[in-house]
Amino acid sequence: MSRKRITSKELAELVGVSSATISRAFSPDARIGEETRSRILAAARKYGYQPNAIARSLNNQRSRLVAVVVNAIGNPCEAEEQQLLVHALQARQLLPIILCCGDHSDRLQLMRLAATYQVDHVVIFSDMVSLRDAVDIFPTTKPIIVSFEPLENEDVSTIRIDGAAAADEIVDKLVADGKRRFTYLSGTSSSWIDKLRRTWFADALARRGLAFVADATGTYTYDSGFKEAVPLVHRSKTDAIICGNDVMAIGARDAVKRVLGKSAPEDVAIVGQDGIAMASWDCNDLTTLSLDHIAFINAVVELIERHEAGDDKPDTITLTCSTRWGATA
Amino acid sequence: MSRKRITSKELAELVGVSSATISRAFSPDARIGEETRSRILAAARKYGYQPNAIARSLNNQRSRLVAVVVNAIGNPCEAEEQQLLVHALQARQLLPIILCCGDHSDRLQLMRLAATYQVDHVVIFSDMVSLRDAVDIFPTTKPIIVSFEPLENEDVSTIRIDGAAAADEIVDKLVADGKRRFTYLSGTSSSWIDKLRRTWFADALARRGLAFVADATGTYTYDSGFKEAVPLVHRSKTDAIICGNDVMAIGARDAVKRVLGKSAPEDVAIVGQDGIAMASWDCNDLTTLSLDHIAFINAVVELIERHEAGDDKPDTITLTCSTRWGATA
DNA sequence: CCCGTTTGTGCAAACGTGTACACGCCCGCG
DNA sequence: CGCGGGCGTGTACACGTTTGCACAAACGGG
Repeated sequence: MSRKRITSKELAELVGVSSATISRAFSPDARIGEETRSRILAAARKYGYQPNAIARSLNNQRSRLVAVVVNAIGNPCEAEEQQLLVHALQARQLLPIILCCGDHSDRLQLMRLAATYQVDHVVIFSDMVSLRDAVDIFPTTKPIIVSFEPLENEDVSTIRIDGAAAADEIVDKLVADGKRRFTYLSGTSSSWIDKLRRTWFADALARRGLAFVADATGTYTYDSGFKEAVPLVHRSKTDAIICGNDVMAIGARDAVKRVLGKSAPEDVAIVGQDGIAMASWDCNDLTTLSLDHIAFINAVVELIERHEAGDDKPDTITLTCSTRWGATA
Repeated sequence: MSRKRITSKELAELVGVSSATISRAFSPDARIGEETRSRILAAARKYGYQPNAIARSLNNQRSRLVAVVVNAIGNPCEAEEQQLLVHALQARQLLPIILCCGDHSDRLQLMRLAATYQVDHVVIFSDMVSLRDAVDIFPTTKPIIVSFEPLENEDVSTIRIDGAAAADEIVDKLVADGKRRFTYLSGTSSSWIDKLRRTWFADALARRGLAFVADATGTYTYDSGFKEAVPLVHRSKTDAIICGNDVMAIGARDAVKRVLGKSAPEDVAIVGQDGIAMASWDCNDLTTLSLDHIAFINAVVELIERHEAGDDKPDTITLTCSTRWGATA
């Protein structure tokens, strides 16, 4: 029922020690008498004292805050990863500050705001922010860039995703099934990752003397997948749509079935990317170029731990994608 | 390229003023010469100075951090709301700290950790934490409880959800369609919200002289919806399953169709709750008791703004649910 | 010309910790 | 008995801001 939070000096008064001793009682490896410590901890519990993390951060120069830059929270693929990351951070007593760099918000200003909070680590999932901006907004904490445009000369840690082999497998199967008129439904025009993903498939096609016969651009959402698929099938007579993510693939499949009255994969094969849980639901059963989200976040966490231990040497971890076969291709 | 962040005293040295003047240059309504301010801002840009928010928070007693307690990030319903809330907070220069109170993490300890950061506001979406715990972990910042068990004597702001009327509409239609053997598939046994939702439908049934013929409990996930639906249909011969959320409803529908070889809604009607975007996808087209997520978050934001303005008077906002009709009922 | 008011700036004290340093004490060894 | 050393604790400063107070200069009206 106490309105005001009690401070270490006040607790010291109550226990009859100095505030320094209070502090020592809360750091596990400090020189302090065992009896004193337990007396302090008991009093702390009684009066509801907890050390002020803001003050500690100011003193320590370590905030134990982590800025996590994402495009959106609703997007299922990102959501799965965010969930895993947040749990991993919490288990290490780190608190995540989510920066949602949607279209509406000013990305740079948002990151600058977070930077003033002296975050210990920065994890950038969004590739809407440029590497240059990231490093000069967070000059002191080297950001961890997640599958970003490779700029060799900048010394930041990155995680690369390699889907070339999986894309090759998928194209192999589709070609064997007689597909020839491939199209690519991208999720955004401005993202480097999106271009990279397309490249995996484009290369696989090129190896067989094929190329995309048409392209379309959506917004990584179900609705955009649905809408963009229609002209692709109509105009370019595509018989295989490679989608930038799973959600768009589901939208595209629905459009193919309901609006166009065709079947998948017989008339038009649909391929997704990400390997989100929803893709394997019975009603979707998507063929998708999938990423091991656990391994992915484990990699991020490993970089954070290394960083936490004071190792500033940047590193790059590469993960390869696998294929999940479903009913749509 | 500067490794260390520059401090206000150092910048003061460079400009030839005192550190107090630096501070004033950054607060819009402070007494400071216009020429001095612009000189300081120019230097700040040049040397990359930004006021340290941690130090400011310590001085101000206001951190501009908001603890957001959620059950999970992956869950689509929560994700949509989180997305809206995070955007609203960011627009007000508030930073969200997400506390993910999944099954694995120690909820209380996590909340205590966040409390040490002196968060300005607390928004509790999860009903896995008790009101008592919430108020004594955050004694100084009154939490905003989102649709929580109504404890009249505690003075916290809450947002109530009322779905009685919508449930009545839905039951009305189902009974008219000849359904009699209703079952309820809940998402968890321990949540008060879950019980409340069931009550809406139970009351509507009672008004027509009916009652649930069986109950099952899942985990708010697709898989659990899928798994739990099977015995419900088999053993209790249900012809209408009311599900605790939309994701479970989709799982239940898939089970009814694929595993049991029945059709929805002809053999078994399926009803969801939440009204997530996915529910209206063409492949789902769920009938669901839906909540206006925009209005919901607007209510939360209004409470936060009132709180931010120093108004500590607790308030309760009630929102009523509507019905979204789909192909499953 | 004088005095009251405004304007711009510096000084110093908070805010609540962590921790280096110093100091007193007790123990044990020579 | 003297002395070195470990142990437990207090004192004081630093962390980087904000802000009340003081003060000098400029200014304007009588």
